[in-house]
Amino acid sequence: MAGRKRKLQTETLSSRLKAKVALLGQKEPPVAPVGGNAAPGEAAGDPHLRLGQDFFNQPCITLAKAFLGKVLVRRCVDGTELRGRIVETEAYLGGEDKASHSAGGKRTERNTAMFMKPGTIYVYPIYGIYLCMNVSSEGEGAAVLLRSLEPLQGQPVMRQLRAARRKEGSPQLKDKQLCNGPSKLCQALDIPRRFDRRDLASDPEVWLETDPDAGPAGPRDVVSAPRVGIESHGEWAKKPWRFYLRGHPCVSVVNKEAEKQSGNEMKDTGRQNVQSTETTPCCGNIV
DNA sequence: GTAGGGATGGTCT
DNA sequence: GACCATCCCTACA
Repeated sequence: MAGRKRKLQTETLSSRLKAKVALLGQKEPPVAPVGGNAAPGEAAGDPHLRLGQDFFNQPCITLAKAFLGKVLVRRCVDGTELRGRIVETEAYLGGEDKASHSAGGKRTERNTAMFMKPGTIYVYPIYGIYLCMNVSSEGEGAAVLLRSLEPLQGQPVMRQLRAARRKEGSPQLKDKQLCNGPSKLCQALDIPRRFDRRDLASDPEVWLETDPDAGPAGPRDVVSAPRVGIESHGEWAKKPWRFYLRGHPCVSVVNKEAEKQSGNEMKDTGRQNVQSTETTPCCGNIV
């Protein structure tokens, strides 16, 4: 019964995905002009804002924290730019980190990007139907998973992209629901599998910028919590290597226990992750 | 608003 | 053949 229901959903889903492909090639709702068109051989985006190779070349945990507050930009085929501020990341160190795809130095066709130069995008499929986006850092096999964004620009397009995988007639997604999860942000920004192994420092379709409007996030604004979805990895699942902006409504999973301890020195937080609901907004434009 | 169940197919052993 | 860094829907409080 449930299988039949799912099949029906999948069928409508595939036709909606086709609509999504068409959508990306067509005229999209107007968005504020930002950045500029890159000349051939020149990195896209505003050179004053775009983060280069130096930024990515830092230790995994440091980079995971440094990502918070930075802006991920996706330029579509028609020049439309989608922007989202990074509010949640996870560090996967590789090597001895048993929860990492590159644990034990294991290198496969899938995770090759994790061993490439810092700033290389690692996109992989999960649970058959979703994608997750990582960025490699300094260190052999180390990478940072991007978990959540705060939508800043192009929300109507993001909403359409996300709706392509949802049941028809579902209530419209609020802004804060567009990118509050690793696979959701890939859908909302149309990050496809082909972006795997691309260089975030030089790619013309996707890059990272500093946010000139954002103040620096101090240590007390950042919560360190255990990573999500890796319970089977024992002790490694408890490492507080998930980082998010305290009180931000776009965080996918809030951990109240970790929030109490962050700032005091986090120890063992146990399993206190809860699905994000309504938290105190720290920015005014999230509906 | 929250909790629980179930789907999905690529990747790895 | 089993696992999985997720998501969505439904039922219930």
